[in-house]
Amino acid sequence: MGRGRVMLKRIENKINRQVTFSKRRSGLLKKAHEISVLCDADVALIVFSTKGKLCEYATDASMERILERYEQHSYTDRQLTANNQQSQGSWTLEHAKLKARIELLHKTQRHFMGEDLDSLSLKELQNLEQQIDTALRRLRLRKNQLMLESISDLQKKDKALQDQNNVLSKEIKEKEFELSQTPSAEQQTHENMPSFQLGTFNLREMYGARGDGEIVEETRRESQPVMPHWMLQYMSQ
Amino acid sequence: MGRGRVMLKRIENKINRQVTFSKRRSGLLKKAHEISVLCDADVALIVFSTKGKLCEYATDASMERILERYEQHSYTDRQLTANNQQSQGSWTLEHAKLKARIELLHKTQRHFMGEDLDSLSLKELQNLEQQIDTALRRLRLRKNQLMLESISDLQKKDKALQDQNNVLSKEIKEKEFELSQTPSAEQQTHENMPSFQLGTFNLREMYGARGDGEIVEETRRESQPVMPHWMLQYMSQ
DNA sequence: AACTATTTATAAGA
DNA sequence: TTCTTATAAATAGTT
Repeated sequence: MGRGRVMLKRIENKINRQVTFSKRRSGLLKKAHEISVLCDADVALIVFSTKGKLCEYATDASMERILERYEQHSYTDRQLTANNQQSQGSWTLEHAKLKARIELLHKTQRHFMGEDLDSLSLKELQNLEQQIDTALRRLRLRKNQLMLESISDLQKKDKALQDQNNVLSKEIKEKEFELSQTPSAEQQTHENMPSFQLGTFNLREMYGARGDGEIVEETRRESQPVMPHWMLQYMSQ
Repeated sequence: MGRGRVMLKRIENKINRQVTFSKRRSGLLKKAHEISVLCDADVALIVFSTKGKLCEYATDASMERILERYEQHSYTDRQLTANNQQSQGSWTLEHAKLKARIELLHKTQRHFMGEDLDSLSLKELQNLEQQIDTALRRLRLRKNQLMLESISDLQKKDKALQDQNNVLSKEIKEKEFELSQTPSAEQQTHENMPSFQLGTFNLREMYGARGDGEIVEETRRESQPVMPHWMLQYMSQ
């Protein structure tokens, strides 16, 4: 619905994607609300944009209640195992402990996300920095590994397709030859045969890179060559 | 969209409502999937029909992960409302939830520390990388701020000490002069008076830098000049 | 489930 | 972001 038909495929242009997101988000919310009212259904809808911005809708029963209801449908196992443990125990204490632990974890997590840093001393910051730095290095190592695997797979696939292509081409030539020996038939062309794009592939799409060209910070300034020479950076890490 | 305009109001005819629900539900799911693919968004959709039948959609990151992510956004609210509910009981459920949350936080934390990365997809790694990168930038900003404050304080202190030093020196000179007018007394020296090292201070010690000389990565290769000109880098951040 | 006449949603352009 | 408009899609009512 719109001036052009649209393929169900990630929109590569960043601006376009953002605009479409905005429009469709409101459309989706509207529809969610409509089915909720018209059909008396409980609906919960959570949408995170690429940038991580949250947008939610929930029937008046409230998100909280719907998610609880949902969890009751799917997390029955957890409840059962927990039920067995409850027989003994000073519940209140246990409960308080768990909560304290959660709070602590949550605080640490905020620190790891670069939030709430005012409560840290210089030395603590220094330690945290080193930790995060290490994490980033490990993460990039792993990412590199995954990417290389992907590339390897794709290259195999590429090879297979090329082979197949060759076989097909040969077959066609033979057919053409046979036809040329039979003057009554018209010369056939094969314009409608799909052509394979071999030897190149779209890395951005493969890896879900964002449209602004950022894959890793270090490459942001340069334009991307067709072959991923920037991966060399990762190989040495 | 249909043969007649429709009022946004519960459909009273039961059959009609059921049919419309079925149609619109598939429409809604389709739209949710479309925005997810087209705009690279994470979507979670939960629908309960009037009869309580559950129907769900979630972007490939899986429902569980999206809900986790959602809960992290609205964590504080949830905890408060949860506190209010606990009086009525369902302790077991509450307890199980707390445990699940702790587990989740642990897992996330490991990810932030660059551990247990094998369970993440390339896209998730990409997101995490960006998050960590942002965190690191924020952290360094804060660290820089603290350092600059420290420097400012120390410079003030330095100034004060210098002034005091001058005053003391002057006093001593006066005393010496007086003594020189009184030949009976011996000439006094003040070898044991502590001397102030002014105009220079040890930054490494002040800031708890590690022994390997790393304060920030960028300065690792250069030897440190006495005055911290490298801080100019931070000032422009 | 299908079929359409209509209403809606929305892609593209400004 | 918001508006406009041509067009694609969704769907209400019907078979």
